[in-house]
Amino acid sequence: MARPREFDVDEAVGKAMLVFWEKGYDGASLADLLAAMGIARGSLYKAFRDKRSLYLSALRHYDGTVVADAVRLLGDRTGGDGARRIAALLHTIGEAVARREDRRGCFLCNAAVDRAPFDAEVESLVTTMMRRLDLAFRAALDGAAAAAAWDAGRRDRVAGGLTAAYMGLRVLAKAGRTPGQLEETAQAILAEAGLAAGN
Amino acid sequence: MARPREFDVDEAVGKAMLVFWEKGYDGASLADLLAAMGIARGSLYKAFRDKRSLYLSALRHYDGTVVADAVRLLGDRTGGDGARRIAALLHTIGEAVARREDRRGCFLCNAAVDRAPFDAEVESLVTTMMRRLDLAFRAALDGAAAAAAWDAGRRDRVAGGLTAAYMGLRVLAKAGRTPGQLEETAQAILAEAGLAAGN
DNA sequence: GGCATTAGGAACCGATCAGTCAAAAACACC
DNA sequence: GGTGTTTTTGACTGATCGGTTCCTAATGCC
Repeated sequence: MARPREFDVDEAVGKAMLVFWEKGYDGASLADLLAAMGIARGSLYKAFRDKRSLYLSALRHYDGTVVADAVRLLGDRTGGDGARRIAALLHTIGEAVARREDRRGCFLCNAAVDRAPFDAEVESLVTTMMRRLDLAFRAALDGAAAAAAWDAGRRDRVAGGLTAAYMGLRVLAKAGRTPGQLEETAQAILAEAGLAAGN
Repeated sequence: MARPREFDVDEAVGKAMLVFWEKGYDGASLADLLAAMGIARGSLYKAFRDKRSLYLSALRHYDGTVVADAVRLLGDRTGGDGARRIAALLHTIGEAVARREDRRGCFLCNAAVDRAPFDAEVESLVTTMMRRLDLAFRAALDGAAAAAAWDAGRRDRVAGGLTAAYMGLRVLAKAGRTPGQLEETAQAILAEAGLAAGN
């Protein structure tokens, strides 16, 4: 009936996500995005409405890949005790810095800081994604021996504190903290939460 | 000997700081800055070298005012026990949201996320300022009854965890968390750190 | 092979960007 | 009051921004 699209939309969104992730919304120019996506201007505006819509798609893509992986890691009972799974997630932050991915940080965190205040839809998406992370921490606590005796309220509160600490660590990572310092702080957070290295 | 400058440089930097704080580096156009500062284009380029230099001045101004106030709050022994001073600082985050200043968040945190990765001088400044905050938390712990029995290492680690949690709370504030939720999470963090509401 | 429909691509658009410059204006000194 | 020095001002510059337009290419259906 009509000419078929020559590129894979989801793949293109993935490429765009990396650009927005690294450079931010304003910092990512159409030229940057098109070069990374390997398509022409007209194709982008045909497939996505405009830059903002593409950004929202990229954010949802992050939710469906990176955030989903983190949630899966926290909820995966084959990964050992819940406390150990939480420690594993915090550990990935320092590792990302060591692997020189520190410049990007966390796309969700970046979006919260630089777009959410100006775009209600971004704010709504960010809120939802953070809530998902919150619930994943909560689920991990439900599978943690150290938290077995805690009541539901305490688990909720600690999960909230862990979400805050996680975001904070990602900010500190961007601020030049070394992997070693990040790891140390992560351990301190776990210890404070009563989840210390019980592996 | 020559025509005197008609505006106060420090005051102008203060106005510029508010614009950068609210809109970010890219989001703050020269037009925005000039309107807020009440000066003309040429005057800005005469007094400051360029936009980036003005941004760095604004960041230093933030250090000298807002960060200095927070450090003073944490170190002020007339503010009660150290734990209480820490609680007071965390409490200001939710209060800022309640006062509708939530859109701005924390300039230091914003700078870490959106400029530090691309500007070594910004990164250096941000690192220094965060280190100052870290030390202030540490000093507050030194004046906290609950931490009296802790060794130096533990105080350092808990201070690091508090800095991370503080940054995380400021990110969550931008992500749409309500003042009540922020307050609850702040309490959870204090409880986890063993500094619970001992006022 | 024609036809309808959609993708692709490049030229183009006005707006806005950060930054420059030259002339006018305001002071200190003599 | 003249002179030298610095600030002020707004017009101007070239580059880049996101977005549009229009023509061509590629397909399915008849």
